Amino acid sequence: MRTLAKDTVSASGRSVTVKGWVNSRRDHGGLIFIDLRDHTGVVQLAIRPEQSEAFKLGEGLRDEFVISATGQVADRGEGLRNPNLATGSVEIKVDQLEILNRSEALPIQIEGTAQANEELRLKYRFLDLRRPKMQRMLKKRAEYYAAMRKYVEERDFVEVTTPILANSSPEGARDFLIPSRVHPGKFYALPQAPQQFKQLLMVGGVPRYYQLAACFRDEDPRADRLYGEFYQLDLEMSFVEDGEEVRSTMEPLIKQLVTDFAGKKLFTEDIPRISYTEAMERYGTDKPDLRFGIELTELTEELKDTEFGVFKNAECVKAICVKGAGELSRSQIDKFTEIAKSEGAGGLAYLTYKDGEIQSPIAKFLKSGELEAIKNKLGAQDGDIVFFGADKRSTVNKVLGRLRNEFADHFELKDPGVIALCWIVDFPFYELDEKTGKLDFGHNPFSMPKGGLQALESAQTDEEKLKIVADQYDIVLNGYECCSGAVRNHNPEIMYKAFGILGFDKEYVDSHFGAMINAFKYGAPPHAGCAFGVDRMFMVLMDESNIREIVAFPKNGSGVDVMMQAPNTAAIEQLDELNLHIVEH
RNA sequence: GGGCUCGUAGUGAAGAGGCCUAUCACGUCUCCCUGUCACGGAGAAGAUCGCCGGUUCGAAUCCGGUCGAGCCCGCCA
Repeated sequence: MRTLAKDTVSASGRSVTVKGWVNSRRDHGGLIFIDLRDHTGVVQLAIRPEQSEAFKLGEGLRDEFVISATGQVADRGEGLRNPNLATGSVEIKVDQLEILNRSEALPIQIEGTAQANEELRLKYRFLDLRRPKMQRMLKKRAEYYAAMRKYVEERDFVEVTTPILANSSPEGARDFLIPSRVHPGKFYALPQAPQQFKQLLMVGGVPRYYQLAACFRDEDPRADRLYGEFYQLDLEMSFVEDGEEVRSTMEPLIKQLVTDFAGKKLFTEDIPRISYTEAMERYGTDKPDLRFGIELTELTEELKDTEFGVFKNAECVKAICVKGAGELSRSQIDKFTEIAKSEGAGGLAYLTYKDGEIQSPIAKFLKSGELEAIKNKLGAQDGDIVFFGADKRSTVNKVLGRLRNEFADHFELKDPGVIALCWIVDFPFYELDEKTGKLDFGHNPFSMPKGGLQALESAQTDEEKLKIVADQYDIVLNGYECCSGAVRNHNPEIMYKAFGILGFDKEYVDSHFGAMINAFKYGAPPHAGCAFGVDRMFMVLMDESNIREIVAFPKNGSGVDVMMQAPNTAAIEQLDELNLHIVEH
């Protein structure tokens, strides 16, 4: 097939047939120009009255008509070339024209300056996808998939597809359930991830597995999280007992995607490994954006004897110093205060450093020695503002971590040409559920606690148990979690013990994870792996802030496909066959 | 489930109690135009201002509700 941008210029002098969409029509009365568009670009057709049939058809052309045109590719001649167009040195002098299909007036403009809102773009996604930007995205995404496949296949990973009709996962997100026709009253579930299958592949003797796997979770979406379904580059390696082996295996791929594929700079060539605890303390989050500083600074000790009640009564006091924030207006600070409150803060205390003095509603409550300690520890200078968090440690980290990001946005500290990578490692194996006050698994029950059985057995108090870490790791790109993995627990004894600490007995484990625990009893090799959220990572690489921009047919924020009108009601016959009936509430 | 923001011709925006008989740009339609390239020129059509109710002499504008969208919290092995 002849493409417009690629093949037309080189065909100068010859007669060609081109096909595409009418991008725009300029009718001069006695001469008609058509910009014909395909996925490669645009070329100009010139239609003259001498070709009376073609001219007559040309007068009736409208935007987005699909046409076929035959004619000679000719140099445009001096003064008529368009340097803004890749094919601007030539045009096609049309002899024959055929309308392959017509188009109604468009509900959204494809080439316009104003872009329709997202709801309409999704409803008319087939038109939206004709936009050059979307065409480039689809093409680039295919290259992205190909690069990942090439990388893992060169390293002897074997692609295996795992079932889509699977079982409900007792842990984790809400499942999509599929009623079984053959087994009335029973359900399949769409897999939230191929987690158990890939571990069973390890037991099954597959040395290295990978899959670009569809994953399904019925949880509310976000700007960086699709509703319902998404893809993972899922992989697992047997005979691996140290997560570092997985990290170092995959790290070159990520670097290569950042530099060669996305054309961005790495913030640091060496990718730091930061423990979960350190990340929470320094950045207030387990997915820090490292392109900028503004680290959280501990002040609890310095302020332990303060008379300022808010600080005095708090479990933890920390602060961030924002350079140049002195120029913030009162209403802007109020906005950040609202954000702090939305994360659970009671308010937002701050000290403004200006003209060698401190201006602040709270300065009068603090002793000069305390003010001095704050200034020194944060390195505050004229023009800066120090913002405080004083509360439970988890709340302080959450609030200041969020503000850190908000200030970086406000002061444009996030360089779009740079990607900062880090591995967050050593996630807590257990964590405290703040609502129930009980211990629960930190991330998932499949990870190996560092120290194995002995670590579990020697931990007596909750405090000790909370100190157990899993060999579990995330990779973070510019503040987005893009990959998560772990060394798995392949030992039934340790598995029972890990659940036992939470009060779940052997029967519970057997009934909920029967297939896996059973398999582990027959010579399971140690194994470890990870899964990349490929949609989200592509979004970050493409410098988009909304994940729906890089997906062909995403659902909207309510989980609705506004183009296909899914979900939808089912015919009564279908429901009968599935032994379902709908109960109105 | 909760919070914040938004909803005005086909599209994107303006209008923030009376100046609104709702403005502009793009698009659409008709006519003119042989070198444009976001062609140009002349003209036209197109909006119960998301929906329901209230306040007011008077509501696109204020208030309440409702529906829908976006972002965030909850949730996300």
